[in-house]
Amino acid sequence: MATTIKDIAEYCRVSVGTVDRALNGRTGINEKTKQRILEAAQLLNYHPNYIGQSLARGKTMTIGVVCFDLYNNFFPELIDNIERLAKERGYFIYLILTHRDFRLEEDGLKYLHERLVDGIILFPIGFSKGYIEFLHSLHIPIVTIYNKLGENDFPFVGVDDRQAMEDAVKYLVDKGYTDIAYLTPDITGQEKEGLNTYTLRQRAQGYQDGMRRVGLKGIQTLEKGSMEERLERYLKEHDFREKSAILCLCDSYAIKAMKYLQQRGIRVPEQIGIMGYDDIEQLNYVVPRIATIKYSVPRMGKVAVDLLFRCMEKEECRGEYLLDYTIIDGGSLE
Amino acid sequence: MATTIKDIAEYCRVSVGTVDRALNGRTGINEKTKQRILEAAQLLNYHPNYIGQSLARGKTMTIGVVCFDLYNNFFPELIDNIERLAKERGYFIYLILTHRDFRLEEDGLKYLHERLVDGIILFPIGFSKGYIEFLHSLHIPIVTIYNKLGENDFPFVGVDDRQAMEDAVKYLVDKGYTDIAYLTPDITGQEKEGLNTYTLRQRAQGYQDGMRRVGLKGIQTLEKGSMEERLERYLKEHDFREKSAILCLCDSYAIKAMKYLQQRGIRVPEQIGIMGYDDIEQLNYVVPRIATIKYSVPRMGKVAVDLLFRCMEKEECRGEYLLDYTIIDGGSLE
DNA sequence: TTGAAAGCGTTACCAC
DNA sequence: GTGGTAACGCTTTCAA
Repeated sequence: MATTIKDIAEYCRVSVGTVDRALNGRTGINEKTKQRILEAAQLLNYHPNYIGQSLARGKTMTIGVVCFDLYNNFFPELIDNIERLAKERGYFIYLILTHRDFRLEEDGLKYLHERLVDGIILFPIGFSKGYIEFLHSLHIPIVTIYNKLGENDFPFVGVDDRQAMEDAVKYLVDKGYTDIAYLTPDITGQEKEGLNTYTLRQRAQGYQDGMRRVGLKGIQTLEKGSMEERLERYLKEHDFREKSAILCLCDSYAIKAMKYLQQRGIRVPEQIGIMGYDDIEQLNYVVPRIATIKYSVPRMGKVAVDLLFRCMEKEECRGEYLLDYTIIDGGSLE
Repeated sequence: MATTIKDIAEYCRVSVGTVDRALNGRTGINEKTKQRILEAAQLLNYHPNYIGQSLARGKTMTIGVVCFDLYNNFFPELIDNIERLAKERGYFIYLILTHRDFRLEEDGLKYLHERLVDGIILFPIGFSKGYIEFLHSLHIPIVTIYNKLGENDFPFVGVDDRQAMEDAVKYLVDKGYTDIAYLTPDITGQEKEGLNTYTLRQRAQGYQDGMRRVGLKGIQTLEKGSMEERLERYLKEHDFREKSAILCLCDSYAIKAMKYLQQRGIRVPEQIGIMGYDDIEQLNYVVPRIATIKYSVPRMGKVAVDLLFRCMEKEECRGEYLLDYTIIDGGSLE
């Protein structure tokens, strides 16, 4: 159906090798025959067949992106950037969503392997020893993002979440808060399910370190039960004599928590302060604006893509690449 | 490096044809040799090479998704569904974002063609005759979504936006609104830039049809200038003696408009009603909740994918597939 | 400067 | 049931 180099070769009465030389700007070809071939290609509406090329060259010019989902809009923004940067280098993106299902993640990675992608950007949900071995066994350059895997087994791009949360605690203390609780998903529960909780742990650790550093004793980690139960328990134990705040794992948690508190008639920030993490777009629609920690998602995409391409060129490639962050104040604190 | 069927053939002292029969469950093979081969495959850690398969079979088991961007979170949700459904059928997704740049769209489609994708789901931004011809020339099954292209040139999945907006006007009138304006991007301006404005036009048409149908004369289409200028002009011309509402092209417009009006000290819904379209998630974070028109995005994804696969099986495939919608009330109307 | 042929990994057809 | 081989479209190497 479609025109091939063989068609061009016959049309021009040359060999396919010569056609290849013309088409790919290789040396060792007469300028006139080259022009003749290029014109014929145009005339016959030739388009290279990437499958053939891939097979012959052993490169697919494709990278796989394996991600939880697209609902937290941190991911779409990141993928948007990754796609753009990869395209600039002539690479295509296979998008695989795992929905935090370990089976889907492993299957997806196997398929990427079979399809011979040249590299993978992975938001890992697995974390076991066996899983890491499996990843190594693929022999494909992998850059991890968001969650870390093992001990520098794969290059990692992220934020120093521990330090950021520690800074957040200090920030709250500077504002006069002396009673600071931390709202997080059930970390140990998720680990029992075999999920990677690297980021979750880092952030929780940062909270605890921060509390210790500033000399506050009342570490309160709201971790078990539904969001409502956790906040209910919190409210029961509080008379708000001290200046109180809830530091949240991420903005979407912060938004939900604030909504719930407001419905219960608690005023933010007058009775309680709220602080999130990530600076997601939804914050713009919430009143009061929630204080948060911001980092550059486009920059994260760029670092990840640059890193992956470096890995694809050289053999060896490791290390942690941590981005800057800044604290953003908001009406949710006073 | 990796094990091939040839390796297995040598290991088992059979031909590659036999290995192929075993691996792909084809008939005409002795059960015992089959088992022997399967075990060897396992032992040698064989994984099929999709590039080789694609070349031989003439199918890549890949579909391309060409979309504006991922910022309006209608798209991520849709793509999430498309990815899941395609995966269930063993297909992979090439994701291409065009950022509403016509060049990027055309390039992306060319590349998908060279990579021999089996089908394309396209959110088109082009609309010219030449563009449609170009799409036909690719000889790839294409399903359009969001924007329509030509006159039934390609199957289309969407919502009957015209009817929905007409219904929205009726809905407002039933609520007692007699002064209804319509807020939209600059349609003719976008067309001059060569952009596809099918959906924009349908919705604006629905507004006008609705106004006529209910016998309201005051058609006010707020279309030119920045959002602020448009609303400023609107406010200048209004004394709010009549019960007034602004119907908006989409929710993100509605949110922005409401924010601006609120900042200007106008009360929603007391002084003016607001209504949007799409039921995006951000509506949950806005006070008051904005009335809107809702349709099922997962269903849209399913219809599109099913349709594409039908197109990929048969030769011929056209038609319009319109989804149901419902009007959702909200505190932005009284 | 050009041609011929092997090779990439798989499928499919035709003999045996 | 099985083996051999051409074919898919392209790249690359070796000879001429």
